[in-house]
Amino acid sequence: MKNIEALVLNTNIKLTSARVAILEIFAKSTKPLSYEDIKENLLMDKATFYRNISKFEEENIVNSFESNDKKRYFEIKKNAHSHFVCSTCSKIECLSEKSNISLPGYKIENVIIKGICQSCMKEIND
Amino acid sequence: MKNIEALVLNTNIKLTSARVAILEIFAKSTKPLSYEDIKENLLMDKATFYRNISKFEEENIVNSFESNDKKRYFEIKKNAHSHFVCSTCSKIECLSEKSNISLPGYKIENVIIKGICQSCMKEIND
DNA sequence: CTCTATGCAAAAACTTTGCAGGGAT
DNA sequence: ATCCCTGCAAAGTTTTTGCATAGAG
Repeated sequence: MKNIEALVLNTNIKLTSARVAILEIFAKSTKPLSYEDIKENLLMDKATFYRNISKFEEENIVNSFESNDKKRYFEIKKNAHSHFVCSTCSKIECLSEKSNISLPGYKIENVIIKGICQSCMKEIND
Repeated sequence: MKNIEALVLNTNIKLTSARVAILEIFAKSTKPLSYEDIKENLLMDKATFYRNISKFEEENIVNSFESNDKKRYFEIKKNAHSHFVCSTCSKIECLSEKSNISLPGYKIENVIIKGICQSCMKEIND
């Protein structure tokens, strides 16, 4: 709870119970989550979820990206890392290795690598 | 036209006129395109476009990724390159610099870097 | 004749919006 | 009293599917 408060420091976000609930789920998770992933654990309407997660993004405490399953995945911005998205099974993996990409004048927020994951590669080669 | 035929060599793709039309547009383009980008130039129904572009993807001659404008962007697979997607203006830029990411056991098909592009950064700093 | 491709319309999937009611300050 | 948050329902957007027809070999 203390850490949830820390997240919204220096933002225009008022902590309602819906917002705390959302942020707690994401704070606990080790990987990006879609609305579908967590809807069973949320007592709020989907509109409330989407409105709040968008606000979190505007206030720069949450990141999002589209996977190839058409869903949007969200995560709290903490240590910068990359994501691997499997175009076969749609699984998302966080990659701790930092990419050395640097683009002067740009701000890099997220790196998504699309491809075929290890287990799907194995199946293909069998 | 010769190069269009070359694209479907060693695939199960029969060249219909709809397919030639789609491939010609993508062969000419220097950047990924969504259905919306090209629908005015297509004489076919959207179902035909989507069914065919999916077939191209299955046959590995086309790549796709989701931008943050909710649309899917397609391109013909040629020289491997990365894409920068601006989360502010949704513009897509192709980056010639290759990333040095390597993941043993994985197959990397595409790298998408999300962030804020140069021109949007400029506006922010004004 | 058979098999695949196409157009049209409808459906599907995910996300957003309008509006009215509720809570907090 | 005001302002923002929320739920519900409806709408919006992009992509996919069903079905009947058309076309190629």
